[in-house]
Amino acid sequence: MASSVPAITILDVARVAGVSRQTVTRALNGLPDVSAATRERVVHVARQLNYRPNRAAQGLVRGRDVTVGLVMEDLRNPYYPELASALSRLASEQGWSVILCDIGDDEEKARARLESMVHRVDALVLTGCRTDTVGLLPGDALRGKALGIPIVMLDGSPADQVDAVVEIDYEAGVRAALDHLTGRGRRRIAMIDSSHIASSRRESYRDYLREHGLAWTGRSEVRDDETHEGGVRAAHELLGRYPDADAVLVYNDVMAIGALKGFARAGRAVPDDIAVVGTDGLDIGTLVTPELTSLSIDKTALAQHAVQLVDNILSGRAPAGSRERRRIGLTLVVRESA
Amino acid sequence: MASSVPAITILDVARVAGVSRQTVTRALNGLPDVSAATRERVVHVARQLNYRPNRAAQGLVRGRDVTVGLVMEDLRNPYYPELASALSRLASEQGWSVILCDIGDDEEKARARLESMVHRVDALVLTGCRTDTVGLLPGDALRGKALGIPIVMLDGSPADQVDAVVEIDYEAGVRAALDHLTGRGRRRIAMIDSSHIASSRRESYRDYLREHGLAWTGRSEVRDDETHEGGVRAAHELLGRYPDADAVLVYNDVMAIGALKGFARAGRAVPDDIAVVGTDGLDIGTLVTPELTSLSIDKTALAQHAVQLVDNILSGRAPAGSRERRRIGLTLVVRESA
DNA sequence: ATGAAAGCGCTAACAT
DNA sequence: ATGTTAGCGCTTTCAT
Repeated sequence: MASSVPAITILDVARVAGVSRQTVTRALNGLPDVSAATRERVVHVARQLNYRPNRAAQGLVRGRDVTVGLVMEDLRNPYYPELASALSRLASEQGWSVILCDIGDDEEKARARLESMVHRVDALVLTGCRTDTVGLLPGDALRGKALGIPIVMLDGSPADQVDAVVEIDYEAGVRAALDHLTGRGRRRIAMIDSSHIASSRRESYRDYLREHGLAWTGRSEVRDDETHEGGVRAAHELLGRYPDADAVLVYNDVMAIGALKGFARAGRAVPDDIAVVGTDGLDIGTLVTPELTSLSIDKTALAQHAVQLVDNILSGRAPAGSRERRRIGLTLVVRESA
Repeated sequence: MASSVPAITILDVARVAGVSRQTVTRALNGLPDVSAATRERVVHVARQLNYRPNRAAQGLVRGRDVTVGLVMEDLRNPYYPELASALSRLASEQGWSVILCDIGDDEEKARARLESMVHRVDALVLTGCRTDTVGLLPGDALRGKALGIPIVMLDGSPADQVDAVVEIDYEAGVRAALDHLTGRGRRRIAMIDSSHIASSRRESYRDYLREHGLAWTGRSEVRDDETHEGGVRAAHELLGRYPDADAVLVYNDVMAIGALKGFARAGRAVPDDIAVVGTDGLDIGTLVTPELTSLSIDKTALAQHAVQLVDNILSGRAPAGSRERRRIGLTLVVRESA
């Protein structure tokens, strides 16, 4: 934040200490060629004045550094920490740093947060954008206006107005999950989906059932919020609508864990009565009982793509307007719930 | 990261576009007083050259902004995202931004990450430092050397060599938890503790039992890693050592959820056979069945203190060397497990 | 051991 | 509508 009162600068310290500013630099940075006495006096004055070196000025001299902003809806949703952790680690290996932007669900606050973050970063990584996050960005951040900063979207679609996307290939993953279920004798497979997002997973699910001659009715699918509570509700609704379902594929792990709870409360045993497969492969899937079988997204791979895409754009390796796309697949992690 | 090849600057764009650098600024920043034709040409050249404005230079002109670094051991441990989310939101309200530093368990990497982060931030917030994180910081970051940057430690002790700490008052919390358990008729109360950290919680637990004439033996206490697996193991060990325990107070929620799993596997019903109280009050406590009763830390309050402490130091409001201390208490959140 | 001068890349103020 | 001059706060030569 720009401060109102002019801050103490190195010149103030120099003046008060009665030395030149280079001497202050030397004293404060532990460089040679300062007498012990002078150094001590300078340090004392600097502390006295509460001097704080201006990072921007230091950075200007030192040379460029890269900072990327990670934008997500709510870090408390357990998907994001896993991604943020991976991104933070990979970024640090490039010498980059990552600024967090937890936009939350209040649109005005989200706009304000994005606005203030945009001019502190060299690129943006967007993830989990159910609301139109791109639309919340200040106008001048977008490529359209003039320059804008590079924006990479994870789990995005090529249609998104950003500079690069990583798409997640649910199709093959859904098939693997359903193969697994049918391989274990499940035939009446339901799906719990998000009520907010038009997921391609549903299409893949329907296609698979049709191709394999498995039962599908409108009552095979239940939709609710992509939250734990949504999952609990969906499980109950499913039990009412499709009582003899013997398996269910769930939109994400958070909902799936909710479903686990819903089934437990209804006295249904998982996986004996009904098998549950989540999506995302979150660590928390191992905390619950039974442990959650899940279609796992490799967050490190996702973060790796994000870093590479940003790097390609910043370095100019990606031709301007190339809108590079990457795809990553899912891996079925079989634990206990299916 | 300092780049090796000199980057494109505004002067390069100006030269190629055949205008002054001021015109480039105007064209690129959407300022008035540029002809449409010139603007278009400048934007074109800038894109062609892959020009990226230098943030440090922009920041130098604009004035000071505050960035704090949040240092933690592993963002995938569910305690940290809750704190990081709160800190990120509160910081943004001050116009500050937060850089993540997920140090991990490799000491060398941790040092490198901290080293590269330190000169990008105005202050450090340390949390959950089981290893001596302060010791991993580059020498010149510490107050001792010369200036150093302000360091605030959360859940720290006044003995830590940092500029300010927020202490967590477990004493009263532990008593509240034990009051709750005894109020529900529990008499044989065990404790699952961390094997790595000397926690004051254990003392409070022992004191309470003694004061209330409740049974305590060496076998009432089990220690293990502060992880989910540690909790699972601890539960089993406890069952062997103290088979008729009817309640257990656990070091943190991650372990407590592990204990829930351990008890479930051993066929013990929670809370009927044994009540479980965790510590931290994490959101994930609501995901498991039964939902976890827990001594909750108010992460927003914690983050609020962090912001205030940093602010006090940066603004000079806190006298130099004042080593300000804050304390926050715990609240028992009663859910299903006890 | 210390100081003076130059310059990092940008924007704001003042010309023209 | 465009260019010129200054200056943000710091570090890095280069003097002395």
